[in-house]
Amino acid sequence: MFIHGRPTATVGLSGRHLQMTRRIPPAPPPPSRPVTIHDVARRAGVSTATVSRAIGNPGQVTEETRSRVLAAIRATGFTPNATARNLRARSTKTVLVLLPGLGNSFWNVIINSLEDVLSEHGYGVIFGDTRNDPEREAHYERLVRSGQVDGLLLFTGRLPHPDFIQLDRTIPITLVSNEVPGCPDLPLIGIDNRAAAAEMTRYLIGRGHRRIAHLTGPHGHPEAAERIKGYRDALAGAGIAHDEALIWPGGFDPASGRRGAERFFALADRPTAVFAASDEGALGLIKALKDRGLSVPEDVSVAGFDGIEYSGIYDPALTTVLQPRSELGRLAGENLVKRMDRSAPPPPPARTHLACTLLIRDSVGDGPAAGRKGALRANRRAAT
Amino acid sequence: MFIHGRPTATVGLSGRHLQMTRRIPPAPPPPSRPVTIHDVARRAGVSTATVSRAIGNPGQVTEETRSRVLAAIRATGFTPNATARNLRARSTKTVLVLLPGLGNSFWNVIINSLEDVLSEHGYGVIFGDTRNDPEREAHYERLVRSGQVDGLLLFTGRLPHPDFIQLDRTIPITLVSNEVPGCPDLPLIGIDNRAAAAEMTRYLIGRGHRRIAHLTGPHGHPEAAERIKGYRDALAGAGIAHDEALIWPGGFDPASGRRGAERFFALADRPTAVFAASDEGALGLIKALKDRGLSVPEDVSVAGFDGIEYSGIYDPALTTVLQPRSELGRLAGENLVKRMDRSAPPPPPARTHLACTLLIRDSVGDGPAAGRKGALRANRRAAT
DNA sequence: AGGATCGATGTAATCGATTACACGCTTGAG
DNA sequence: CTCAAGCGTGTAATCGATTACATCGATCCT
Repeated sequence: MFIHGRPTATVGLSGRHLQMTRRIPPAPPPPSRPVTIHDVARRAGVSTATVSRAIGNPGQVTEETRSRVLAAIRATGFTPNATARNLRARSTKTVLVLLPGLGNSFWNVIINSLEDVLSEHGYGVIFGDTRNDPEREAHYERLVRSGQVDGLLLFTGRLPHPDFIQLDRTIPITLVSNEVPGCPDLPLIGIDNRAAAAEMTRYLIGRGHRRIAHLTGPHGHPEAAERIKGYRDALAGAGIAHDEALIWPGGFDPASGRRGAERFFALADRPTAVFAASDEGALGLIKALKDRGLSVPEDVSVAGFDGIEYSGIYDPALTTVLQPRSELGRLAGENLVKRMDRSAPPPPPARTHLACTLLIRDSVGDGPAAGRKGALRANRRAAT
Repeated sequence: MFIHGRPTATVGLSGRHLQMTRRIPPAPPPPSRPVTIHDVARRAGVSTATVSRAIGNPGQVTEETRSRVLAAIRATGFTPNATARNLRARSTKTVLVLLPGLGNSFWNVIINSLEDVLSEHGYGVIFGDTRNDPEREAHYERLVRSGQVDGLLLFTGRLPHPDFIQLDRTIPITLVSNEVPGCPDLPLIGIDNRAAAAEMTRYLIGRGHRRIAHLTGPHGHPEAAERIKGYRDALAGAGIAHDEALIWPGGFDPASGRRGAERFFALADRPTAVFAASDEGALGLIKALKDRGLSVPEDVSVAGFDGIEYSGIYDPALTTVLQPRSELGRLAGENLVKRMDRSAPPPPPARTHLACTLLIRDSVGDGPAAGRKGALRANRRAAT
């Protein structure tokens, strides 16, 4: 791969011309002070209280004054200042969603269903990208502590600060996907990583694989740790000896898949299948294997985890664990909404673990033990 | 592909137990009213004004009172209420970034560099996902009109409302990537789509292709339209007759690539190369071609546009147009920061068009005219 | 008819911070 | 010794909306 670069064009200039033509009319209305409720009140010949009521409590004002106020609002182009309103209401009707990285397509569906639920209940949503960077986390902590949001959805699996948890007394926090160490009494909506990983591993065993490697997620990541456990559960359940050399430290990115491939080629006794803890890792791994002349699934089988969109258009289409992302988002949103409702008593902080489904596609083939009695038995067990 | 589903587990119950143990201590401090500047003032034995000054204008208070105030702040755990502060300051030091869809990995790099620049200048960033849905757009319009943000970065190429532009007199707006129809005097940071598309098309011609199809972006999308123009420019420049049957309506998603493949197979006189207006479309197209038994680039060449991460780990690695995403984000951020600075005169609303680079990888092979004199000439021209 | 009631509206307090202005004390110059 | 300047601090206005309470008529009941 090389970069074939040629500057096609650089900076346009048309703006300068436009700017000059725009300066000629001597500033129609000057940087006009934004229109407030007082302007509307004056114009409609009522008090500000009446204007406020006409907007928020129709029924408390005559139909006649109301229409007069609405006309004044339309004429002036008034929009209530949300900051003032929030100050008075001590609430912003806004939820902050903290993610470890916004650009990842894994969030796509979750974000959408999340937003649907929250906006249905009248909440706005803003997203924050922490990149697991303490400075960034501190920035968002300030956003929360300073009362800018009414609730917090935490996807990151980490808190900016050990004391952050005390916020739970200020605003509700709901964890999504990731446990946060040391916070057992925050509600969590996640998946059953261990069971899902075990199921995929059993599927691989059922296809006749006996030497199965696991490309893990990031070190210290709670979900990744659960997936490792599930992988081990399944191996142990099938009576397959554990081989530490088949556990490859990875991450949730394609580069970690490439590193996994290096491990693969370095082994004398290579695995016949690799179960990756993320689709991104799996795809990076497949690419690296193919680059070295192997084919998937003929030479090696590879399975992933997550079910991102790209895994379906890869060649081969990736066999993977499909996370119920839409439901995850919906439940997380509903949970938070309930806890933000100050009128009702808060529901108990339950931990919800959703089931995943296997998405069998084309990246896993039969292993050396396929067709044997043991394989069939394992297969049947996996499909129960 | 079929779904091999088995409910591994459903809902955990540990929460109920936790809840019960948690209820026993009789609510240590009741839902304590958040601590305000008055609490700090009282504790430090000074006025609220002094507290405020101790925080914001050190130097205006004695070192001794200052430390006393800081001690009181630490003791009470005080964090200034940002809503009140914003109300008074008539500014929130926050920027809203509106995207047509957050989950797309194309935004990854842009978002990061954007955030870096803005936070360097003391601005927070919040993201909004419009999905090109008028209702959602209206929601964010309210956010802007109600003074919740100081500036707006618009990636969506559309305005919620024709009058939205008047906001330009309220808060600065900077367009990124996409022109908005009818808004010639908003500054824009984008790329030179036409030149880049022409360059890629010339590269295909240079590799000996003569029948080149173009899988377009979404109908009506300004950048996609420019890319079509560039494609046509290059064909015309090489004296290749235009064939309307080779322009396939697409989108920025893999599904549109599949539809493109259907067009491909429906043609009697098939193209030898396809230039897609997006990587996502290109990948979807390749997958569909391979599913029908063709190989890329041996049977057909495919080129993309954007340079998303996945294009590099695909098999074959995609030859594509690399957008300078990091620079795009940085310039957009800097432009907006300058315009939000009320002390300096606003810079003229220029339109900046950055150059892209070709990323030559493995998805384009030689066409039937390769090696011929004309091909060489075209090739040389493309590489100038 | 007189007083209670109710409905529509205005007045003013309030949310929590910032900041213009006033005040009092210290200090230095004349 | 007096007055101005300067510094540190407090008082109160302010940002823009919401809302408790007061007010004023009109209506209704006995």
